[in-house]
Amino acid sequence: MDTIELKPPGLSLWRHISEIIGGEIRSGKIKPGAAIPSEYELVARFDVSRHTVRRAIMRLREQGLVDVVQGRGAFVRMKALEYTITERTRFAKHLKQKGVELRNRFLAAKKIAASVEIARLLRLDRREPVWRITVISYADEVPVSLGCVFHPARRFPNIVQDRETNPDIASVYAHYGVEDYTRLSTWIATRMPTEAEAELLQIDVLDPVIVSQKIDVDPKGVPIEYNETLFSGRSIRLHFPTSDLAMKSGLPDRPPTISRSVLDSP
Amino acid sequence: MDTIELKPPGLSLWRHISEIIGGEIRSGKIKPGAAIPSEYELVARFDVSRHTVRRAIMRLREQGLVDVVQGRGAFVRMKALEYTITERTRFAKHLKQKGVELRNRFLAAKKIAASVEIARLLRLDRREPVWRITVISYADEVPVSLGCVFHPARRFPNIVQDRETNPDIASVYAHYGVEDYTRLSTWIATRMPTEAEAELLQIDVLDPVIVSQKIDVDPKGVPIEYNETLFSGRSIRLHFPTSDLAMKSGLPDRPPTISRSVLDSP
DNA sequence: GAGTGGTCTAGACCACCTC
DNA sequence: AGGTGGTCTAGACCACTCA
Repeated sequence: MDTIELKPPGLSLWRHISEIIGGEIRSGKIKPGAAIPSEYELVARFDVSRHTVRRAIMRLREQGLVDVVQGRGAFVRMKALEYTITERTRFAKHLKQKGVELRNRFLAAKKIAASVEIARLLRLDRREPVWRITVISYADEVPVSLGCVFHPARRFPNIVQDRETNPDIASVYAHYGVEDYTRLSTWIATRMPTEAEAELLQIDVLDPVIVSQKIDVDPKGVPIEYNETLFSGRSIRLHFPTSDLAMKSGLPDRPPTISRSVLDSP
Repeated sequence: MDTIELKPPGLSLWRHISEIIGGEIRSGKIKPGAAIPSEYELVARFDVSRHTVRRAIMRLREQGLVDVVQGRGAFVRMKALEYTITERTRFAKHLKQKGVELRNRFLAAKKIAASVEIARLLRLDRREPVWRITVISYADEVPVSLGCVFHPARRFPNIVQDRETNPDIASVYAHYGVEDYTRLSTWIATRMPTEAEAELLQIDVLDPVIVSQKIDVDPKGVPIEYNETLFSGRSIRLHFPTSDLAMKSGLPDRPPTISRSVLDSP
């Protein structure tokens, strides 16, 4: 009712409203966890139709500023507890120190015939058997990743049970005579989750996820695992230290904060 | 008018419509680059209001299936030419072989006083001068990254002009007596772009971007550069090879394709 | 039951692109 | 000029949450 007259020309109403509320969130006028005004209140305040208000709120969702819950309201998103993921074992140890428990759950495990793609990555023949395990992992009951692991099934016939009972992968491999293993390569991309993925990760379909694809090989360079994992983008950071140097020189105590825009002034 | 009766109960109309059109896109019935039916045609076909059709199209946008252009229509997104980025120099060389030209453009360069954050990362004192350069880079006129680079200004007084005239960073550093430099650490995250960023990268505001933050150090471990770069998420893949091993063992000829969902059956 | 967001309609006018 | 998407209104009913 008040601010609307100051609307810059050329800016649509819903954008303007979204920027006003967004501003109130960023300035801390509406605090994390608190509800923004209800749709009807905003209709009254700005004297616009409900559709316009809803469009504005949709933008706030797109920007990751609010979470909307039917029947309750729209709430300012809590600052994500940000997990920085380095190497698996180190990650678990690091979290344990902070009192965070990491837990894996196998959603599915199936022996399938290698597709052209999987055969190429694991250097198998087409249609050779591979284990396909779908895993979701939680840190303190919060889902952090959802992935899918492939192992050559002839070489690792019981790896599903082995991994399920023994979280230490190195020792599982040792049991098969693989004394050591290393990362051959990692690819990182990003995309939007499907609705099923978003539900499992307990995120909004409008939240981006990180896709990590990696291949581990034995000391002879033979692939033993291909892994495609999704990380909840807003709460996870992947970290690639250049190890020996990081030891010598010392990493920053905390990872850099992510700026809201790389174009911002300071 | 036809398919609507088969709508699964509990699924909203717009979701249903979006899935039908999405299916036609994925099945190839509507080809990349082609327009989907206009809003009015869809209104007639499904016998719903235009608002409902628009909501369905919005979802297709969110999923990255279509690009919408005012006054023209909604078009099935072309398969993104995917760039895999490894190391800068290697990246440029690799692209050049493929006949792709990589070009950098400086959007801004300014000497500023280090913020607490930048001082921490570059191990400077607060308010020491640093150069802040905003860079956009193009591969064949297509924007691929947008970033912001910080250098200690006392140590590298003319680095802006140096870098602008000489694309080979190693030789620029050599000019300042830095014979070699290495990556101390890299952090990877993802978020949604701001509208300004989306415009510069020529992407939709609904397309996620990869945020890469890295610190380079000289042989003594002293930071010489902090870099925060955004990559257009849908067309860029970052690659972290475990170098020596990759040489010995041989990487796959192509990076793994990214599955549409990690939950998909095969 | 009161209050919240989710879906859907029917219509209007505007901005932009193409011919 | 005619077709496309973009914005906005005024209303209706439904689904969910919480006291």
